[in-house]
Amino acid sequence: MSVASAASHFPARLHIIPNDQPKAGLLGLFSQQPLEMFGRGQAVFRDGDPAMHVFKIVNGLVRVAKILNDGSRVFTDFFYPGEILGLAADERYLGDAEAVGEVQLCRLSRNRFQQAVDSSDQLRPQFVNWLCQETASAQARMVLLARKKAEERVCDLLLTLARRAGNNNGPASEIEIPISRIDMADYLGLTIETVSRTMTNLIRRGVIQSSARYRFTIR
Amino acid sequence: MSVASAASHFPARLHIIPNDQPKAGLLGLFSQQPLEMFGRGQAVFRDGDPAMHVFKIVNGLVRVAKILNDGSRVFTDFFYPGEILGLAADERYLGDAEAVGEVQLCRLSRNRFQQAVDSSDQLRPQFVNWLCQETASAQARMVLLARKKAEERVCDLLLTLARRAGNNNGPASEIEIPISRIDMADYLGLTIETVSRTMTNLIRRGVIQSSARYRFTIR
DNA sequence: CGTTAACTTGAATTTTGTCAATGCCTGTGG
DNA sequence: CCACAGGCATTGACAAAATTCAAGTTAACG
Repeated sequence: MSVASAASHFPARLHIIPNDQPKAGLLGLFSQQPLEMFGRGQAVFRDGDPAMHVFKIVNGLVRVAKILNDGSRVFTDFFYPGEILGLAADERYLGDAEAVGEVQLCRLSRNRFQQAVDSSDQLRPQFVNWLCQETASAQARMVLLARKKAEERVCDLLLTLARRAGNNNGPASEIEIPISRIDMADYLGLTIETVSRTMTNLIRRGVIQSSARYRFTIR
Repeated sequence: MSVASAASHFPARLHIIPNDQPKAGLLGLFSQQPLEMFGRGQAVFRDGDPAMHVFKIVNGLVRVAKILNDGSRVFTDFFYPGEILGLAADERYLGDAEAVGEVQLCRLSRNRFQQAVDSSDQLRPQFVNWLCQETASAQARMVLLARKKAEERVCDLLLTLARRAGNNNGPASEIEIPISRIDMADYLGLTIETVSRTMTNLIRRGVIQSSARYRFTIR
């Protein structure tokens, strides 16, 4: 299987480029907000908390997870810089949001956010557009979880991260992947062992190279 | 494993009760629309089609699927009577929507729908609320696909359908399940054989009983 | 440096998928 | 009314994939 064929069947998120013009409107709402820092593993919000704020990710990576009864975890999504976290929450947040590494973000009260969106004919469609993109992303994950094999899942994740890292000129060749095996496993619906074996295999076959921990080159 | 423990960790959809008061507003928009009929397997819309309409399901069951390159299918969601289909589509529909059995629905142009939503302070939050429920439903499916075993998946589906069938007084004991094994498999991320074996097993163990094809009693 | 957490690797086991054969409704046309 | 075709479902034997359990390594950090 080629790496390319493992890529998602769905359009990549279109809002990962920092100065994405059509999205500037919504992101602009955060421009007066102070920057907040979150350390590795720190919670931005918890599953079921009253959804009081929305968050613009400025730097770093945030993961959103559902915890199951048996204690296992499923990541429902990752959020990248330039994206808005906490949108698809009506009364309460859906899942735990945690900083993967060091994260910088801006917070905006939901009231103010909704008010701004509701009163602007320009912002409203953008808001809907973001929600739809979250849905599209969720669908892509369902396909991945329902039908893809371990190797496809891992490649899919690597490519997604590479695409995001190579901000605007295509996938970067060498990328920083600050995600532990556990996180990858919980995102991909696999065990750490399976992820580890798959990575080893990809390296052995020369599909990817590992220069340092968390640093890879994709062919 | 008990059937109950296989139930979703997330709140059931709250909008499956026909006369759900808080939702009346949005559903009311369809009141002047003519009823359309769709036969078993007929497409309501196709993946990638321009999203010109939204649909209120009046009767029957609609499935939404993504088709993969290799031809296999993944159902991203089912839509029940009293629900609105096609909401989470910005420019184009996300997935193929098909009638499972005979389906009756009303159609409303997206323009009119958006206009009504945009201009009503009452409707707007309902609209957002529906979108968020779709997201919640998507998350529940991710958990199911990522971590649950075949038997849990099947029980989860049966309970969801039972809950929906027993309109307001709890799960019905005997329910009509008009869904083929193929559909179940594509919804659950399994093969027909695995679904079949699991069903046989549940019947053998007395967890469910089968009175006729597509008719079951759950203990 | 030594401790700890993260990662890798191997072997055995479980779960699910695949392939192939068969059975069972349902509806159609003789 | 019966025979039969075609789709769906079941079942079995086997293969493949992933999980589990159990050691080991490696790397990061105080």
